Amino acid sequence: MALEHAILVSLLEQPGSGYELARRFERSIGYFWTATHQQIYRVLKRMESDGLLDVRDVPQERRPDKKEYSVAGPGRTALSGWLHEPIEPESLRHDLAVKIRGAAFDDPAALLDEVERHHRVHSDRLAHYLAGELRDFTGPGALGPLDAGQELQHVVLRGGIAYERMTVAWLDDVLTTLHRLGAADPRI
Amino acid sequence: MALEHAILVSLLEQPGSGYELARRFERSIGYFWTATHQQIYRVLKRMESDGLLDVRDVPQERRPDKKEYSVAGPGRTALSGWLHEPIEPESLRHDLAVKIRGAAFDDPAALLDEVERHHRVHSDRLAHYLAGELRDFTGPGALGPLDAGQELQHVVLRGGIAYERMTVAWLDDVLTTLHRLGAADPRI
DNA sequence: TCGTTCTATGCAACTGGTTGCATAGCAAGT
DNA sequence: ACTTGCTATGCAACCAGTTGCATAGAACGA
Repeated sequence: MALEHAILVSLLEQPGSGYELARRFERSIGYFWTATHQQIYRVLKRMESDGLLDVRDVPQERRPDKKEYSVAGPGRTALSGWLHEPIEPESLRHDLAVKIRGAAFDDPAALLDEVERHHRVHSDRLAHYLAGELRDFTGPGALGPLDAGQELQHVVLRGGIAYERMTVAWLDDVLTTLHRLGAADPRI
Repeated sequence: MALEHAILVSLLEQPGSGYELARRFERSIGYFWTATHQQIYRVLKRMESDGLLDVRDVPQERRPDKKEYSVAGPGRTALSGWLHEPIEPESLRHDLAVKIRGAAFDDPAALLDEVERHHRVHSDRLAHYLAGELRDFTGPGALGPLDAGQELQHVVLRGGIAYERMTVAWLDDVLTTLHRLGAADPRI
């Protein structure tokens, strides 16, 4: 279960509450792992009772109190153990590809709107990643010489950028193909 | 649940048994959707009892009998309905990226073997996809003018190729980064 | 004849993750 | 006063998918 490990990494980078983790999973960590707040709260509770995490009640002004989690010794050990285990290279699960092949048995042109919508989402993500890279790594106000952790964060971000760039280019290809099929189809 | 829809598409392209579907999910369809045989058998059974599929007992010589499934009318309707519904652009779940960020809290160089292994797997997949493209679409013995279904299969395959190419290039980047960090680290 | 491999199907138990709902403090606007 | 919105946490029910195991016919080689 990689969610545990993603949480360990995130809490090592910066301790925080379940709520804060959920927001990180919509941002940086979430670029390559997603989780809902319910799932996060449940896993945090289990990890704490397994001794992987420490909790601390933090009273706050102007907002409800929170529980701040941080990684305990056994949590670090567990992460280290996982890092040394091999994992399976993951396989894609790409709904849109299923749809595109399915369109052969329906009207291909009906997919145009859907593909354009996905194109916009991925273009936006790409722009967002590039802005983050500029801010943190390559821009004028960016960090100076990077430590290992920052280098690794950057190479992961470059992976996200490469993925979104590739996806946008492929969706262009899909759109061209759909238009070509539509032009050849007198129904359109 | 996209497994149902992936099965509908696959059975429309070619009727077959659960066993045959499981093998297709290791090949063409499996490039962008995976499923185990247990999951496939269970879903087939449900889809059949829901009236989406027809079954036919096929006695075979030299091997056990099989049940051949094909798409029934309501199955086609269900697929068509799904094709016209919008779906969420999917987000990545990339264990290796979690590991790479986690390596900052362990020994980055220890990841080299793992990353190289993933690199080999993705290079192999790329070669496999390219061979399939040459055989079916771009080579001398390939199909002549393509119909819409074949065009769509090709554009999905091009997506797989683009994904694997991008991944291999990114893993090169990761390896370079890990080597750089290792060289700067007196432990190595 | 015995083990292995391939085709072919399936059950049971479990895990991970989603969805829907609920609660509560506090701030800011209308 | 009322609503909206953000922070913050959680339960319960459900669903999808994995893992481990089991069965069985047939081919094939040692």
